[in-house]
Amino acid sequence: MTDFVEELNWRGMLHNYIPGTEELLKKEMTTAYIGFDPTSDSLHVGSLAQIMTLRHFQKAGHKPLVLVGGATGMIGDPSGKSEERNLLNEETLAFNLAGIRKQLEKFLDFDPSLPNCAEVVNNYDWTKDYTFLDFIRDIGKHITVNYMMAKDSVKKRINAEDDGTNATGMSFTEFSYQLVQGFDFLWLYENKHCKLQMGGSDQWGNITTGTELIKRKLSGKAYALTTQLITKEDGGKFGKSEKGNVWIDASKTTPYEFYQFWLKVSDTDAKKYIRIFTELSKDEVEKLIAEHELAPDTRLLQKTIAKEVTVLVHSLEEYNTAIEASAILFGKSTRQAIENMSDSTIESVFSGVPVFNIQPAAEPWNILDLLTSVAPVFASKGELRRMITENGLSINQEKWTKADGVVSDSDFIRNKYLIVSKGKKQHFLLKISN
RNA sequence: GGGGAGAUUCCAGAGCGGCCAAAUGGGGCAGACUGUAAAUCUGUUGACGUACGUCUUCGGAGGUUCGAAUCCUCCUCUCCCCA
Repeated sequence: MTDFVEELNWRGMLHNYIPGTEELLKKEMTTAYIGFDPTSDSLHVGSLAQIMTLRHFQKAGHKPLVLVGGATGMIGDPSGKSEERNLLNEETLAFNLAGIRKQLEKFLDFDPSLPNCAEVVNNYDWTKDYTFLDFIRDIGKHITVNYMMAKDSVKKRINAEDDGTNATGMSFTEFSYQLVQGFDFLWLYENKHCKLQMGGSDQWGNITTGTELIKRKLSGKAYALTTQLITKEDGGKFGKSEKGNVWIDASKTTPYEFYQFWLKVSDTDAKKYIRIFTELSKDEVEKLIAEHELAPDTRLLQKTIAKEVTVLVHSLEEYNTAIEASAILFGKSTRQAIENMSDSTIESVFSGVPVFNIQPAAEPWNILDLLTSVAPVFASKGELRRMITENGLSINQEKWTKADGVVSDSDFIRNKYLIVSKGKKQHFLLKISN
């Protein structure tokens, strides 16, 4: 059985915790929860760090609760936001919750025969019938506005002018958020014996409102533990690719794209991510880093992370296909190599890249029409021309330089497939369907 | 309820009657160098046409003018301050 706090610590995931948390975890099997934001019907790689936290927690012999925020999702957490959030409607939320719940089941052990089996809870269940009056009398009474205003997430929005940020104001709704989240903790404390809430470091303020509430209302002792927010070397937001968020759901982000996302991570980030997103032991990690540094160009770390995470989130088969596709698209393979592949191999290898099905045509296509209207790889002809001028367009792995050229059936591999590349990293497949 | 500030192209933010498809910065995309890394440099970033050019854009609707993102009127929304 591993020591949870120590485990997070060496992995560089630990941010802060209330004194006594470590002792509590050593003393008894503890129940803890992490809340997930239901703003989409799928989790994305940003949530993956929290999932890993829960996995470590369960491995350490404790009981993880996953809270899907049906209620809090309706309000919107102001932490880290400089603007008021859009509210989701009930239907969307219900749909999103179902999607997320399903995904989580893959990462934790929900077997009810285990004493520390994971459970999913939805705060909508215990808030939906709670009246406003009850809430402000029984919950709001215990927390002062002064206390709530002192939270960074609130201060930041209220003192926007003083510190020169452009944050906009904050509605009462968002202001109440911490109290609603605190109420969740209170409820779980009373009903599920849950003594600990975890979350990203941006959740510290919200979590401690919960522990405070438990202390004042029940004279109980609850704990908090936060993890480091995942950062990127360049300061950008972690978890985005050219196409936006990187999702766990294969229909939103294909396993190939998912694999590529991890493979493209920078060296500096890779050293952090290998500890956060894989479950390799400390020795293995240190060995890999040392090995990577001897020959950084082999990108051993990126490959290891990509493998571990893709296999965990998708499967070994998907991972193998992703490697195969990567080898073709980024390797030196020529048109000839692809000519020799079977249709089904091509289809599976390219299953990760965007595919455009097009109709056969009597006349050859003008390249401009083909790639903007027949198969809209590019948003406009201007953009495509620019790309060609900049030497960024490749067809079937060969540079395309003629702005006004035509493409005919015979340019398609076996009269059927055409690989279009935008620069070096973005690939598309055009397929003539009969 | 009163007073003030503001709404500009992905974002921030200039422009304040013609020289504005709109400065500058950020971001994005591409190229060079590399290792599908980092850093750096270069180009590019409304649409259509190879191009001189044409068209649609500066919260919305009208108006003034040869001509408006820029002036006027009304409307909508946002923020701040005072009650």
